[in-house]
Amino acid sequence: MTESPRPLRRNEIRAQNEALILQAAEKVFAEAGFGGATMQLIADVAGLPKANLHYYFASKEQLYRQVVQTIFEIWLAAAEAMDGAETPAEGIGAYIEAKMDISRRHPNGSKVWASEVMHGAPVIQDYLETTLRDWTRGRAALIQRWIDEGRMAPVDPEHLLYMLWATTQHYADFNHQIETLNGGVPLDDAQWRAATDSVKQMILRGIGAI
Amino acid sequence: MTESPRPLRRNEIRAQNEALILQAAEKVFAEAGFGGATMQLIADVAGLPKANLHYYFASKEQLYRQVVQTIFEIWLAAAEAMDGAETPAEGIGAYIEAKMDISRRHPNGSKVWASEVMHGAPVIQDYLETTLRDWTRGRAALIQRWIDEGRMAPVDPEHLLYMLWATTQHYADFNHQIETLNGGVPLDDAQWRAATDSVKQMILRGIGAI
DNA sequence: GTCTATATTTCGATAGAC
DNA sequence: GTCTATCGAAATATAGAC
Repeated sequence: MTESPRPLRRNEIRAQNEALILQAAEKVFAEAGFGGATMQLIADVAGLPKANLHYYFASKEQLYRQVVQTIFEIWLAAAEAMDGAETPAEGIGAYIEAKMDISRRHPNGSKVWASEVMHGAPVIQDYLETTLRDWTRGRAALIQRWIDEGRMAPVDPEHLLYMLWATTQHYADFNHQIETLNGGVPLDDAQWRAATDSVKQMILRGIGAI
Repeated sequence: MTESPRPLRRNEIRAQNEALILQAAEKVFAEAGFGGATMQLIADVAGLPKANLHYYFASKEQLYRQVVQTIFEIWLAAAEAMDGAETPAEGIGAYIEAKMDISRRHPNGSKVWASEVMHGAPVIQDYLETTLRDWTRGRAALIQRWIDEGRMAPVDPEHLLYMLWATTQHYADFNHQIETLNGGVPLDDAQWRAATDSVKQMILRGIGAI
């Protein structure tokens, strides 16, 4: 039952500890914000001495940057659900499914991202101006193509994207509020299914895709 | 042109300084978060010595609490736009208009609220459990009545409310991201009008109200 | 690579003269 | 009611033994 006690290589130790620290950092940054988070608390959550954090990450800010980058890449990967779809109902529906699933599985990452953007994106402004801008233009063009082909109503593609981001990420960023309104307990499997279906139905009908 | 130099009464001085401090605090809390904000910075923005803040507000937390309370009351007042409406298109449309207008005029308050909820609502949990819960139940019942009367599609009222909050507040909380995607400049009057119309159109069509 | 001890800075809050 | 000076606590980061 116990792990094989083979001594880990240097690289393995590093990878393992970095992952441990990043996971703890995501949680603490999400719950306390960058300013409210302390290296001591992250160290406690990770179960390591505080000095070890500075051994693996030069500064609090660098550790934070890694956390923000992670959720961003997860979202980018999810966007591929939109590509290669025949119809808007299929493509946007799959994108909503993917984003809602991420909101459930990675609420902390979403919160860290939201906090970062709300504070003016001091750390990831370059991502907004390059990767995100390119991504947005590409998907807006895809949506515009669907509109031109008469497959959906003539909505503003950019505002549709904002609605998709806002609605899906709300279930992560405001999960505490939703939980409170749900009687103090998190949404269960059936409620997440219902939430996802509600969002899909309202948005897809709202853009004339169904 | 200069102000009449009549000496202010004690109460007037207090009211004036409290307002000044609250305005500065809203800005600083929004931009830096609770943990990242410092009394020194709030004092600088307000143009007062730091000690004066502690003269008017016993602690940083109490000052913060006032800021959160303010935006919450503004939103509650806006919700009256929904009441007394004959049709869902009218009521929900007016609510969207009001919420979008608040997002434009009070982005900082919205951000402070979002940050507070994201961190588990340590300061305003009681509001969530009392006022917000009652408010939500009341409006959900109103929406359900519209559904029962056949005036709109049978959507889940709660998820519709989440969509309304998420979408409208996104234009405040993520205004920096939107500005970046808008070429680095804030939305102008026409763009805000277009955004509001887009949101109204997509949501109202999505719930079968138009 | 790990961890204790500590240097250094900065914060919230207050004392006390005016 | 205002403001300078400062206290005590807590933070980031590092030094250095192991």
